[in-house]
Amino acid sequence: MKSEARPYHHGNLRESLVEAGYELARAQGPEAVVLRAVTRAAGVSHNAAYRHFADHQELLNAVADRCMTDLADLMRKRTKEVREKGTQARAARELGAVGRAYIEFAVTEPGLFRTAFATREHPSPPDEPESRDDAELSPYELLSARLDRLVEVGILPAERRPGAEYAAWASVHGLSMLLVDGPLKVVPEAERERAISIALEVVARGL
Amino acid sequence: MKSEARPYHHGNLRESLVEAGYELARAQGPEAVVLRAVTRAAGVSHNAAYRHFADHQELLNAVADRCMTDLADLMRKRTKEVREKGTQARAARELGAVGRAYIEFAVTEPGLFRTAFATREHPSPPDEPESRDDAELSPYELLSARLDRLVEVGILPAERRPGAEYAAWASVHGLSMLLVDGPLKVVPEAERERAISIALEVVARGL
DNA sequence: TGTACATCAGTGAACGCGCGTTCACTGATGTAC
DNA sequence: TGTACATCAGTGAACGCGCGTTCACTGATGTAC
Repeated sequence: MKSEARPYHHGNLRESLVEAGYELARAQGPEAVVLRAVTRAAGVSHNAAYRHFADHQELLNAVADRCMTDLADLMRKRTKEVREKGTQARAARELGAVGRAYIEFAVTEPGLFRTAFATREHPSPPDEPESRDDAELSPYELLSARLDRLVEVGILPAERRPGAEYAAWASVHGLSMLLVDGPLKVVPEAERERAISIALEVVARGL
Repeated sequence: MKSEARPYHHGNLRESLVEAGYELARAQGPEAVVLRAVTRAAGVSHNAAYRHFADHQELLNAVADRCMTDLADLMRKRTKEVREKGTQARAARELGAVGRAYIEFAVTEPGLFRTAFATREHPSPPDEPESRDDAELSPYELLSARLDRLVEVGILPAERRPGAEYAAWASVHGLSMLLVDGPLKVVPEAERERAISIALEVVARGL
């Protein structure tokens, strides 16, 4: 084992800080990922953070990245859980699973969700998907992959494929926002479920 | 005229404060609607605000209300601009106009848009639409009205009407968020336009 | 193996800042007689 | 019309707070000879 329990000099502070920030984000959203609070939670003096991050923004970005990865992980997990033999039906279900996972994440982990999409000071351009390992794909790329699959199995006409992710993504993201932060936050659970089902259904039909 | 130019005792400070907050929101988003900044902009000492608002949150809510009204106004305006004789085609166009206006507002006035949806401390429950004047309808209610119209003219089967606003709203709101704050902010203009067209088209077809 | 020294990780005190809010006040306006 | 007084709107100084960041430091670790 490389890093034992607290190898002194604290070990891997960087990771501990991200972890601490992540927990703050989970509990209270991105605004709570405050440099001093993070270092406090990690049991370290506040300037120690500057040994690992240029400034507060860089720390926040690292936490946001982790949240985004979490979201992608849930999407992958839910996709793999799909049980369905028929090729076409399976592809359709997988797209639904991806969308549902997105919303599930937003609803069950609103703090992480909001942090994942917290405004970045210097947003990195959306990376061009060069044949990468599935485990590295972003939420957006996972969605794209499901849509590609829909074309492969012949459910989605190829000429309707371009731009389809915009429609799907917008719908799912919008629903999440309305549920987490917006007006749908205060409506009863049953109604929320209905909203989710209907919105997903409409998008599926629309594609 | 009731209130002349600066009736001394400053006149209607409340309105001036909301106006000042509105301008700050327009330029820099809801975070900029800070009590001291608002009073400063209104040319008044900061505690003067407490004569008109219980606290900062109440002031922010007032500004947010105004932003929301602005959005509704644009939606109404764009709806009225629709030129189309055919009853059905017109109803369809009007729904599109409502959606496009929403996105237009988000893109051209991101600060106001974000402020309109800024988290409220005590969100008022979505009001039940009792026969109210059109000029008072909220964005959500305007959307609902367009969908009702779709049923009236026979484009949308009545059994698909319930919950349809969730699908439409989510799509349009999500697209706005992605364009304003999210990953679509950094993609080229042409691509953004494509995303808008496709998403609206898919929702229309899905309904 | 032992010593000298550079490097690296974390400390503690201090900075200046803008915030929301409270306090005791002042000056203008409106009302009663 | 004139005076006394209550009410209302805005002032100015002060509060305590937590923030991000900088500074000069200390103590542990790694490397050369």
